[in-house]
Amino acid sequence: MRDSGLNLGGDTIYARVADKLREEILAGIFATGERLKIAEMSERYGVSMMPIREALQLLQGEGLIVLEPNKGARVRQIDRRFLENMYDIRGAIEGLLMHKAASRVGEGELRAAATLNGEYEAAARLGNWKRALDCNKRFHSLFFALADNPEALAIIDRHWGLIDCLRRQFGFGVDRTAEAAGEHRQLIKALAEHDGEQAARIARRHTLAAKEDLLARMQEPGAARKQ
Amino acid sequence: MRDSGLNLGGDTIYARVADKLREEILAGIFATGERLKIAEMSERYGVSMMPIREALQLLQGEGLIVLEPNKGARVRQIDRRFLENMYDIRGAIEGLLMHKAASRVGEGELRAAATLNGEYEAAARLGNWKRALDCNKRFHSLFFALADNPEALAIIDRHWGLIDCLRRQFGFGVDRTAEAAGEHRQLIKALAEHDGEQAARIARRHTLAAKEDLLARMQEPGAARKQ
DNA sequence: AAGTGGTCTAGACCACCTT
DNA sequence: AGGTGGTCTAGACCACTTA
Repeated sequence: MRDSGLNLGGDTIYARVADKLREEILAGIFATGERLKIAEMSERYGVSMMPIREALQLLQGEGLIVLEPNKGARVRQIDRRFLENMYDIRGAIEGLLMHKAASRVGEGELRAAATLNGEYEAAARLGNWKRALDCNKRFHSLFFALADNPEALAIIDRHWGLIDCLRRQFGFGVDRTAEAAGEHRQLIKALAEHDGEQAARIARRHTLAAKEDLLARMQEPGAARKQ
Repeated sequence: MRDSGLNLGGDTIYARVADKLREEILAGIFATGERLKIAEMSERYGVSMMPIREALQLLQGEGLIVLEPNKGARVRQIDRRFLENMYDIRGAIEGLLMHKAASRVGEGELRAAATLNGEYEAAARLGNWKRALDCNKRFHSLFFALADNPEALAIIDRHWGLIDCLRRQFGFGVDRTAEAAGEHRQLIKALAEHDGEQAARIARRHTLAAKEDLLARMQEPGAARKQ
């Protein structure tokens, strides 16, 4: 069994398989609830079965598939409820992180955040989503780092990749990005005042609004994919 | 390579290896930061290397070990900060779940919860920790089920096992259990009034108090294990 | 430059489901 | 009983580290 285009660019084979599979699942190539057969995928990707299994376990951790012992893997249904659950979790964790960040934030971070938020707004206005998503992530990461909770960060990271992938498919409205930038400014203000409760509240609301926006866009008639 | 006492009682080999390893790590058999060598454990448990790897990945999901590609596994340091992080995450997620539960709770759950809380208090007063922990879990699970968010539940479950394990080592003070029962009553009240914000706040505070109690007990001179 | 140890392969084994 | 497909084994391969 020789190479198949999957061999370059990643760290380990199972990580690359996981990346590819995640992309394909979110792109809707597999029907929800569809059984993912290891032998089949082993041939499809040109690797043996063990790396496939490890990739599947990774994706199970992300919530994308369901794995039952001796039964195999099924694609988790990516429906409205699933996305709501993901966003709700993200909101709760972001609230926690921002709460923690409030008591540790300094001038440097606040200034950097303000700059990033400006770049975010500009990129979004120009329709440069890739750059906007990147600025947004860096904005949030600035404060996440302060919370010093790698376990929580791992949860956020897992969900972030998934949601980024969907955002890239559906985009977001310019009005929503303007709104988001405003929420970012509120967040900066609360953090500057070291008001953890308020920062957490804003972060939760911010996530909630993002959730509503994505759901609305996915339900639009011309959406890239039926929910 | 023949059997080694690990063969009976579980579902798959890697699940059994994970159970055993988790127990041993929390019991302090491995030094924190210690490198876990796959070949060594393969011999130790009498199974080949792949199931060991899968068990390690499982434990990584639980936050107990750190796994680096091509570098192997290390035991995560079970120190004060680690526990704080775990409890903080749990608090955030429980807050979310209780918030959701508040809008869906009915008479039946409220009554059942009050009963369970009574049993919890009684068991704790008698020093029957195993039973107390069980009642406590069932109390919380009653409301968690209402939130209808299996992804969040999975996070809670992962952490619960870990914390239960530590609680079993260190116990908790009778005064803390009385306090906890009181917090449970506050929670029931908030839920009965369908006040999601308040329920979330109480849940977060409840988790915070539990965290403080465990940390205090672990720091006592006669604690079962040095932190 | 060799050694250590993590990762991957091929195929055997075995659980579960269908006939 | 036979088939399908998930799980495990033994060992080759290869990345990373020591000297």
